[in-house]
Amino acid sequence: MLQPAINITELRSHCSSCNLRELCMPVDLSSIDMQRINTLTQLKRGYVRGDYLYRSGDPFHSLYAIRSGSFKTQVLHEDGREQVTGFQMTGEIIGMDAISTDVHTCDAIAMENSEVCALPFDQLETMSRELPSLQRHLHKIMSREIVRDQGIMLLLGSMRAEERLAAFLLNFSQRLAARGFSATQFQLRMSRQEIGSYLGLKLETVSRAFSHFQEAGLISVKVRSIEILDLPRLQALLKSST
Amino acid sequence: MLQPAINITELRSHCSSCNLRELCMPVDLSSIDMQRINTLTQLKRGYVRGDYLYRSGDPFHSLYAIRSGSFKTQVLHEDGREQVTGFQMTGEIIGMDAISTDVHTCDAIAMENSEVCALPFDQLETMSRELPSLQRHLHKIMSREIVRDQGIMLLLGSMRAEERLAAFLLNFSQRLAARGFSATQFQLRMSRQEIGSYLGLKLETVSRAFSHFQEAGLISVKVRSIEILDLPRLQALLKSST
DNA sequence: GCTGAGCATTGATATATGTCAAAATACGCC
DNA sequence: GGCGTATTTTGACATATATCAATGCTCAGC
Repeated sequence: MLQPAINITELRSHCSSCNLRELCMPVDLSSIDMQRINTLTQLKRGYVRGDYLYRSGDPFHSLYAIRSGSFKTQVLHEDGREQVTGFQMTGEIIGMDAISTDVHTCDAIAMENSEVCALPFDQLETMSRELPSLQRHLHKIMSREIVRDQGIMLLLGSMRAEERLAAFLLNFSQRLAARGFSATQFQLRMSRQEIGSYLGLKLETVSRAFSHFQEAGLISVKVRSIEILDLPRLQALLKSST
Repeated sequence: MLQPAINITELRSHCSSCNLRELCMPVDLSSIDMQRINTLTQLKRGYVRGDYLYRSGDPFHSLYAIRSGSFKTQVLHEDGREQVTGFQMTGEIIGMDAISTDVHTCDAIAMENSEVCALPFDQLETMSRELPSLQRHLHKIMSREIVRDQGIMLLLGSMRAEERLAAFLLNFSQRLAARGFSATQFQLRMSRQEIGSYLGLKLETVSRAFSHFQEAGLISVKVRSIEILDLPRLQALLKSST
């Protein structure tokens, strides 16, 4: 659990052939530019559940594009309290918190067997000076993270427990759908405890909210297997503050 | 209240002579580079309390450096709930949420008479392709915003009411001190309601927490005039989760 | 197929914060 | 400088969520 990444492998796959390309890289690059970007992402690493991708305090070198699997990020308080700040899945890019001070300010931990592309940030900066569309893409990714965080602030600051869980489920569903998976049937990779930490709730409250949604016919819950039965009503839960 | 900026003035002051330069611009520019940056920030605008700098939904053109005064940013929920996401002061840069979609995703409202420099974002991108230190600075500013947001998520997700208020006061104090103002005596520009929205609390809870801090001898409160009397104990409130 | 160690669920109760209401105070405007 | 409105404070009470505790489920490992 406290060990760093165990199986380090340097794979030969490239962005140009990566099926996630449209998720993490700009789409309008010429093939010559694409080849240059390939040189950026040659370093790939594998992680198993519980491995740290980076820890708070680690020096910053790279952003990481998640190629497969998923991670959680968490910030730690001095007194030991921790808060999950996000669950990241395939195609998402993490590590941007560290640009500010050249030191990571949160932990990133694999939720399952996962693989990432390390994107050395100084190379990313150099290259984005020459490729405006890469530059623009990088800015958009960082901005998207800011917008995402604002959404979570809204959730934590002004929603009740069941609204928070509904928002969480809908967000998850939508991101899975964007990756070609079912929007209505999925497996959660995280515990009630982790969901609670992310949503600012205790695990029992999360569990009760799941049970209540099930009783109301909104979803079917079998521990970590979720099926959304009534998407419109789940969405309505968010829009009306009843 | 619903009117846009009223007094639009084009001032002739430049970054090179701006006393906030070290807050919003990189420090290691040559005088030639500095002249180029001057061309970027010629447009300045004045706002009075209640003016919108931008609104959610507005098209994105510029980031804004706050030259004097202060602003609040807030996000709106479909059902009308709103949440203050930050109070920005002199030297801080806002509007980065809009880069992602070219549309602003929150409102920015002047808290007092204020002046901003508009930084047209396409020019900022062009110029940062040629000036690595400007590029790096821009990235750091965006990353800093991400880190700030994570801190608020921690606050909203895992702190109790009085811890939140202590964190708010200490953050305010520190930012004022960084600008050469007193760290222990200051005027709040925002209502209890706005503080509550920012901290995920009701205004009555904020008011009670203020009163309680005063009874405990931590601070002296006279409505919006605050004096911090016992900084160490206020800080201790945050570190121990008692 | 059994066993044990986490997880998850559920119930009873406690508590922090929200809600509603009234009084006090501050502040802008004429 | 006084009036009216908005803001703040304070109190009594309501309630959502936390806490504590017990039971049940699941799944990995033998």
